[in-house]
Amino acid sequence: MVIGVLVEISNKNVDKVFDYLVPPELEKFVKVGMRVLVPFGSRTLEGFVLEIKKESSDRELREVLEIVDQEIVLNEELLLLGKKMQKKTLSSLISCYQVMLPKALKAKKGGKVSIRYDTFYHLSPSCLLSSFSFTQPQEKIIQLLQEKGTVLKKELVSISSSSLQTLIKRGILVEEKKEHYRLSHEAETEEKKVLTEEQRQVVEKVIQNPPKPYLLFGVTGSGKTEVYMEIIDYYLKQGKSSIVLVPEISLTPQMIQRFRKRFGSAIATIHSGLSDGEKYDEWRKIARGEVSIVIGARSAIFAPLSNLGVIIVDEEHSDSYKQSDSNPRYQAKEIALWRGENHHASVIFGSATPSLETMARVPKLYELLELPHRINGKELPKVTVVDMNQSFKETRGHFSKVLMNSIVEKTSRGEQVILLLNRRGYASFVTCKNCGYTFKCPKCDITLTYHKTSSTLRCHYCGYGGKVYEKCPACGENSLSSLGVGTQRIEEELQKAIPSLRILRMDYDTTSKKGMHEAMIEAFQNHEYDVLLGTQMVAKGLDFPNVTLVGVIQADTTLNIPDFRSSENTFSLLSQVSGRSGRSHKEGLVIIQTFNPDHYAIRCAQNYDYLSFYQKEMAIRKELKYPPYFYLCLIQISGRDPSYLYQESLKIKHSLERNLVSDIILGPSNSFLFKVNNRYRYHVIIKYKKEDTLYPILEKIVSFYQSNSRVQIDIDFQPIHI
DNA sequence: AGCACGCCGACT
DNA sequence: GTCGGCGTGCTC
Repeated sequence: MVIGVLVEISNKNVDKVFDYLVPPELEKFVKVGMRVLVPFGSRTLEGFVLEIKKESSDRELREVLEIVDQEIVLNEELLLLGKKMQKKTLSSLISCYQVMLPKALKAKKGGKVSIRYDTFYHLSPSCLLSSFSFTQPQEKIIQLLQEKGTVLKKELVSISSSSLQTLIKRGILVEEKKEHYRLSHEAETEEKKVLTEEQRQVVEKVIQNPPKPYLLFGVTGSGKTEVYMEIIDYYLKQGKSSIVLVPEISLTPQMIQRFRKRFGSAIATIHSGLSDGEKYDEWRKIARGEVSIVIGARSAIFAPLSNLGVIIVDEEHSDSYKQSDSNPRYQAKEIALWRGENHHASVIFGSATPSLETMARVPKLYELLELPHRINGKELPKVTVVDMNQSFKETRGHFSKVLMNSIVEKTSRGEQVILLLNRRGYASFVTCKNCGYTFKCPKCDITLTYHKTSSTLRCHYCGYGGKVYEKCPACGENSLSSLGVGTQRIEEELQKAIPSLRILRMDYDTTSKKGMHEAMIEAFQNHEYDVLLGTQMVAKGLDFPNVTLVGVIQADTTLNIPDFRSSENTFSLLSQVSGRSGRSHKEGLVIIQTFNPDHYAIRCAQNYDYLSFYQKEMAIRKELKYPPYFYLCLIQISGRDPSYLYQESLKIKHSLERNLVSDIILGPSNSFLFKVNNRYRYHVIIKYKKEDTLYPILEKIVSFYQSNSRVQIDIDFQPIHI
């Protein structure tokens, strides 16, 4: 028997099927989609079996050394999905398969994650107890087993293992091992809320229509989750399974708990908070068909469920659905549509602020479902925009009078406050007031951020760190000062103004320890704090009924990021965070501080006017030839020699221009992160409408450079940031 | 990717 | 004379 194997190495040169001979004694175990251990050159590697052939080949084949799996890792659907991904992303096929799997199941020599077992004992049914005599401890064991039938090893702590062993040896006791999942949950009580008329109509539509993609456009607090659960429940009763994608950040215990209460043990979860072993166990539950609902972040779209009824992508505007840091740079929403077709399942994209790309596909490709009202019957909280140009003249700090007064007022009534401070591009940095010099990382060329606690400057990318200088290295003046505001500074300022205030700071620094995030959410929920101050992570998905004020310290920071989506992201963030206020019976208030009070992203967010924002932004996108009017393709050219890279980037640009006459080619430009880890990056950007002419030339470029070790080419279709 | 093979510079 | 630099090419 001959099999075709794709080995674990992610490199275009070896990203193809290699043939191996299967020794006769292994033939009956090997199946397509399993991992095998094979000799490869002078090394031994793992790989996936992609084909089984009767016999083949003129050449002499080497033999498979070992079959790694007992069960199939990549089922037929995933195998096909991987091939489609590789075509669409121009990544290596092996990387497409690896990204689908938990670490424990990736093809990788030595990456062992064990299965946990429970050991338990019962009496051998065929033995006559009366024909033996026993010691006292042995009697005790037998008595226990006669009462209980089977007993877990863990429960026998007080019993000596030697007497157990004797009984086993004599054939009186039988030891058995059973797999034990690291995460297991008792089925919880059914908790079902009565749907509003609006919600009910949405549910009806989805379950009565033939399967198709939808956009569920529902304001914050309109009860989208309840609608999801009702639809999932419907399919569950039909014997069909569901996938729910959520952004990593909103995969809070709060959210998972809600699903557990409704669906109990029918759920598996996949997110970064799990250990490798836990992920492995969750995956196995799914593959074995022991669960029907999978909730997870991006990669959960590959959950090997069969018979899908519905795929839900909650907060579809979130950029976390795009894998942008490494190959394959795939969009989980696109995969959701593919899988939806494979299974004849509906796909629901849900959001209060749909991405322009998604909205633009309504009604042609997606049917629109709407939830325009909050379930608590309340209006959305009133949003006040504070002009910080004015405020700054009155009070020099980062808090306007309006915001400060409201914090006092709300907290003195025993209500809680969420304060949002955008972090991106806004971390503290040290600058010279004389010459404008700022400290940058010598390896990454990005501004170093100032850490007050250790009095150091650090690079957020590579971790480079150094002491703060007294004098400016450029002009020698003693005029260095730290600018920009981090959450820590805001916390100090607020604490100083209101000493009695109990402030909980939640940002990257304070939540990096495992479990901290959850602990903080719980502490805030229990009203151990008055104010929750944090970065974007406080803006999404959290549900605190006692929060009646949301304050945005400086709404401009996201607005000023040099990215064509900055308005959209600002509008979306402001809308999301506003939705955190006034979620129960108490009236909510939102205060947005900004230096650009008349910007349409802020005005529209203030009025909860998605449609106006959409129209305004679409006009701009059309004018500037951005998505959704044009597709984008980002070619990143990276390596160690900047002048050589620039030269090659120009060549690429010219070759694209020659081949793609109707498309727009931009660049080459320095990447936003031009220098990272002593590697330089250039960008060439293609704005295109049709992909059929694009792929052949891109494939040509990729294969031309795969043998050139001085240049690395990475391609990102529909990039999130450019 | 990694490892072997291969052909030119400074060292016990 | 040899050790070792990393350029090129192959891996069923």
